[in-house]
Amino acid sequence: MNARRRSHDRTETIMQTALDLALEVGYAKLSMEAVAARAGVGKDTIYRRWPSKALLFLDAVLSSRTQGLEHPDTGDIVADLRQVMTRACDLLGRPPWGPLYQDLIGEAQHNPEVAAALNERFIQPQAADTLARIKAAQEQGQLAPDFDLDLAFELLSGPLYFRLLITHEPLTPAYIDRVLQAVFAGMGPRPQP
Amino acid sequence: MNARRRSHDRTETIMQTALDLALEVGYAKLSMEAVAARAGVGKDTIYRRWPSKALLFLDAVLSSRTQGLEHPDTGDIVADLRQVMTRACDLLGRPPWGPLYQDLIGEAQHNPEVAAALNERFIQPQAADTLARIKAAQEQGQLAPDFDLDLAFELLSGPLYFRLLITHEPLTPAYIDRVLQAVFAGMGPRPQP
DNA sequence: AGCCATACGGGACGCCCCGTCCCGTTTTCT
DNA sequence: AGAAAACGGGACGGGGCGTCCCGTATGGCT
Repeated sequence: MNARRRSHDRTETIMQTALDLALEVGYAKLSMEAVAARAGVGKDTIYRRWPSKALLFLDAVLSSRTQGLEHPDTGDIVADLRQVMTRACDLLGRPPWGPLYQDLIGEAQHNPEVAAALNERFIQPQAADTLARIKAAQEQGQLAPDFDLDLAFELLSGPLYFRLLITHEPLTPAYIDRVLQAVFAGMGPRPQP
Repeated sequence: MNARRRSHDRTETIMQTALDLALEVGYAKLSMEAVAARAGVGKDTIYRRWPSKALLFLDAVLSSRTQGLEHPDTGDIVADLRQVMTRACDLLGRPPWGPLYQDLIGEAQHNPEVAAALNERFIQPQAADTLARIKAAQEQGQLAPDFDLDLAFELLSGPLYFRLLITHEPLTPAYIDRVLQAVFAGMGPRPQP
């Protein structure tokens, strides 16, 4: 009974220590030895819980509050999306957690287990939530019936991830507004009449 | 005189060997020892040319034909963009070079030198070329005067990179068409009259 | 309360590989 | 032909992942 408690405590301690160290030195220089030492724990105790350094890191980053990113429904679809996108960028797009999220995605590029877990535990739920909110807006008549719902999430997220991962430009509220404006107010051709 | 030639030959050989090995075992398992051995070269000879494994890999991937991605100008902006996007996806979005490009971007997440070089040598030129083509279309009256030119490249590329790096879904011509359709035909709200 | 299984901390170990150094040799330029 | 540079090969230091082992302690079971 209390065993579970103790075990859970140690699991928490290890994840928190890994997160602390990652924030200090980055994922690339994060070592299991250092985590074990600072957590006051044997390496076996870590490897009994996670099969690799990468998956420990994933757990540490994701379980560190990726909550609070659910969409509200105020009736204004653009305002609701802006709020969630802003929160997401504040959380994952800049220090302290931004670099860790970048490293996590970097690791996912050559580690299928990390890629799958990241998708399953964060990306997919987020996409589903966005999709549901947009669908509601469409049913309320705020969007055209032929609005490409499945594409919307990618059109909104893609540019943000592009800046985060490729050009490494800052994710400002102004940029979020430009993306929203483009997707929802249209960038279509308007040949002057 | 012939020294340059010989030196250049060896540089070519090393890059090609690195590329071959990377295609066989992936960047994560690529070792400088293996490159040196297969190329019949001492490790010093490699490190005399590149300061690190990561930058050798970047050179190997980028110099391996990232050409042929310039925009034509047939007068039809959407068709021209579709052609370039299709070629880019065929080249960088699937085997054999897709995984290497993914690894390169992954490495860039925790290696500022790689990130900077990737931007300078590939992303920025590509963006500039796209921007120029779109600007020409605007001046020809195919696009509205207030079309957000700077954003366009990111709106078009972002979703493709999102699929490549995050969800790892295939980059099909159909998807490219959906993105083009959304950006240029507009996804804006059309409350029924 | 006492016992046993399990988890534990700590440390040693094998393995791999990056990047540097060195040496004897070949190649190139003068 | 002779000096200077580049070269191949191999040894080396350093670091870290993941495994193994051992003596200990902690908690569940009777």
